[in-house]
Amino acid sequence: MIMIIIIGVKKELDPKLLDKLEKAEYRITRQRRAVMKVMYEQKGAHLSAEEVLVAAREKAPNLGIATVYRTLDRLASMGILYKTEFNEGKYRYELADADLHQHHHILCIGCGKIFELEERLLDTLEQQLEREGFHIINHQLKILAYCPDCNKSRK
Amino acid sequence: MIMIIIIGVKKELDPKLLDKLEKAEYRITRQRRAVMKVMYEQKGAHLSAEEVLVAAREKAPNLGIATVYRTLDRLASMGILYKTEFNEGKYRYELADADLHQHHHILCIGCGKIFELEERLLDTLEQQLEREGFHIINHQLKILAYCPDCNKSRK
DNA sequence: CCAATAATGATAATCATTATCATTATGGTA
DNA sequence: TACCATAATGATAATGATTATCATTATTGG
Ligand SMILES: [Mn+2]
Ligand SMILES: [Mn+2]
Ligand SMILES: [Zn+2]
Ligand SMILES: [Zn+2]
Repeated sequence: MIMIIIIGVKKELDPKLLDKLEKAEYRITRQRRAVMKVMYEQKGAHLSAEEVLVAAREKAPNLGIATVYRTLDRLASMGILYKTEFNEGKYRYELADADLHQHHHILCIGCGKIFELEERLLDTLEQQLEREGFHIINHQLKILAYCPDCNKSRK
Repeated sequence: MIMIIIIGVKKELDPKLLDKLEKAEYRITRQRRAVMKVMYEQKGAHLSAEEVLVAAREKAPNLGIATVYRTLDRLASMGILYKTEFNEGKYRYELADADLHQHHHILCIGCGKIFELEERLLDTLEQQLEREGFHIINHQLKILAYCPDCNKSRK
């Protein structure tokens, strides 16, 4: 079996994470806590900023969209969230996996459904997927890295 | 050697392509020809719609941005162009490789430079890249496919 | 409590993309 | 060739996502 469909599993805010954030000169405000809580509660979901806003307002009623953007982007740049673009002209955010790299996605050209995909695999992968009934049109891999120049010149 | 940096190589519009387009109930208008010409001339470049507009207006002076978008998107959906998002909130277009799948990109987190990457590789790849001086932070793979349901239900 | 600073939220501004729609170009046909 | 149906175009308005501003509020350390 290849596919991993993760459905929303409730999960409390990880105290370790909160510590980590506090150490990173990052105040745990009511608003930020609300945003993080939403991302935890909807682990596995790919949420737009607007969707996060709606959900988080239940915990922090007059939360503003600007704060949502600020919080999501900051968490993403700390590696706590993934920020991904599913060919719809906006970004979606998702709680990151515990380990380093991001898992992958299969985006159905027909219905737009998104299938979660474990990483590692890939070589024999497409054949396997075809055997399971998918019809693969294309794939895109994006590697985020520091190039040799930039890598050298950072402290 | 892994990297492939393609620099702009002049190339005429492929007559085979024009045939293909004509067969696809697609008129070869002055405007569309201008857009395609730009993409051919700048083979290897990742152009935004706006950039295509500016370049193509040299050939079709009062070309409008709407036509550029229409043309680019149509060519992309025919597989003649790639449409990719480099984490900057807009799409870029590039002449597709002759063979099926899209090549990949390494996006430097430091300077924003984009490195072209041959496909196939990938498993031992990251290690190789690290050896060559890159520092890899993350990667994202997006597979575009028909899911089993959609695949079944299309003629 | 006070001053310095960080965070917030309302709102305006920006930017990319899409929708409208009147006008123009094209291809087939009588 | 003149005519009609239809495709294509381009100016412009509309939309939608994201970012910038900035006055107000919250927090922290003294
Ligand atoms: Mn996911
Ligand atoms: Mn490329
Ligand atoms: Zn589907
Ligand atoms: Zn760099």
